[in-house]
Amino acid sequence: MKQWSEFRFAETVAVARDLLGSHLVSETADGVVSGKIVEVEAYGGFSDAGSHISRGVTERTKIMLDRPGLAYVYIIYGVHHCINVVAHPEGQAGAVLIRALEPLSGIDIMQKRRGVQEIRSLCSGPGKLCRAFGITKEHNGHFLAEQPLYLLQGPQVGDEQIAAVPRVNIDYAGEAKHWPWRFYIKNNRYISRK
DNA sequence: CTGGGGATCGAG
DNA sequence: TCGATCCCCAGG
Repeated sequence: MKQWSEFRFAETVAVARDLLGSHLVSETADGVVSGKIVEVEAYGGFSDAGSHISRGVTERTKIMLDRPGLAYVYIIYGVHHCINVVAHPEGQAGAVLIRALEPLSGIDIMQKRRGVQEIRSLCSGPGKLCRAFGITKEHNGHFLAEQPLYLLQGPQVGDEQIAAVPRVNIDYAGEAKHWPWRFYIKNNRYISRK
């Protein structure tokens, strides 16, 4: 399997769809874990009220304007980490939140980190997968083509296999709340709840 | 300095 | 349904 090929300027929504089926790999002292991306959400620039950067460019959000392929990692609710892949057309802002993975290798390591056995619940949510993969703010700004955390191009997932629905937990986002920017692979049992 | 709020999770 | 838990960031 080869390196993810879209570390270039492209529409955030298009990258979100293309990321489905690709693999995320994390190498740490504990060993190597990997999984297939089965659920994502696209977050745009200033016109997307659901996007962090729509509130303004700050120390935290400025990375959404930076190089495509960088990791945008932040802590949510003071408890969990979330990881995004920076993706946007040139001169714009945007990122794709990785929401769920189908565990592929290093299952035992993930089970240990998560404290649960059931494979289905190891990476079925943005906070869960970061925990399972050992992803922390140390990875913020890391280029996702390089070790120890990187993407690999998977087989293309056809449009007929992709579901597009509104994003989760952005009730404050007004009109944008309804945009169908959450994408997941239909009939895949490893997506997050709802 | 202060305090309100959040792209979540899991227990009850 | 709710609490955990803390960092970000705007406002004073």
